[in-house]
Amino acid sequence: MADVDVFSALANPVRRKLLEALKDGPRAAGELAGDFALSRSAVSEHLAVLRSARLVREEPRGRHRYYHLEATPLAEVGEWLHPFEHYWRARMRSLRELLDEENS
Amino acid sequence: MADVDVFSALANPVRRKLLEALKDGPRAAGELAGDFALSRSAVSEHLAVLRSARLVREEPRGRHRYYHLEATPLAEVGEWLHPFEHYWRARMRSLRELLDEENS
DNA sequence: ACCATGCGTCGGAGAACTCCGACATGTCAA
DNA sequence: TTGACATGTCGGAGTTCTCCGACGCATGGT
Repeated sequence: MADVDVFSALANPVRRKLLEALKDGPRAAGELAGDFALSRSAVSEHLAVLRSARLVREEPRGRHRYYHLEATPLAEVGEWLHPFEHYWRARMRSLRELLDEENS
Repeated sequence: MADVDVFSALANPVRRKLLEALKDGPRAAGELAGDFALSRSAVSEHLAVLRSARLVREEPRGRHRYYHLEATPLAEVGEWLHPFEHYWRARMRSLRELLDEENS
């Protein structure tokens, strides 16, 4: 599969959930598939996308295949996001001030 | 247009560039379109996606339409990302340590 | 050696995305 | 009022996404 960029990989909610599920440690592919109302092959394809975005690593072990989270590429998203953080924080601050006024 | 979630809105590089271009202040639609090797209508459709994700606001002014950045929905991305930050920072730390060893 | 299990991949269907040129609408300027 | 300009929207073409069932290939157990 051609390389997938991180942003596209995160665009799908199933893939985001997969990454969340891997935060607590590696899990086998079939076990992960059990969490979704999807066919096993669909989940396998989502894992392939995450693999090609280097967001997970696979470790074959016996007849299972354990997937590990590889969070490093997420740093790119964090870096893209960072210059915007100031804007939404300012927004929230003024919203909070507005609410404080009303409640006083 | 049906509501678009923030992650999907960010999946497209043109839309990310549009948001970046709006950081320094509002710009007119046609002016924004000039930055891309794309037809005007394509850019207009990307702006519509950003609108339906509430990432931009339009202000009609004369025969121009100024687009403003509305960064608030990006906070959702930041919040999703935050629990992962620890992982990639740990990764980078150990990478740095490895390089320090080699250079000493 | 055999068979069940775990999993990736393939072929195909349907939906969604991306782009374009053409058209419609509203605004300013003469 | 007329014409030029700024912009959104529509119809359609080509591409990509998402999903499924079927199949193939290892591995591990009997």
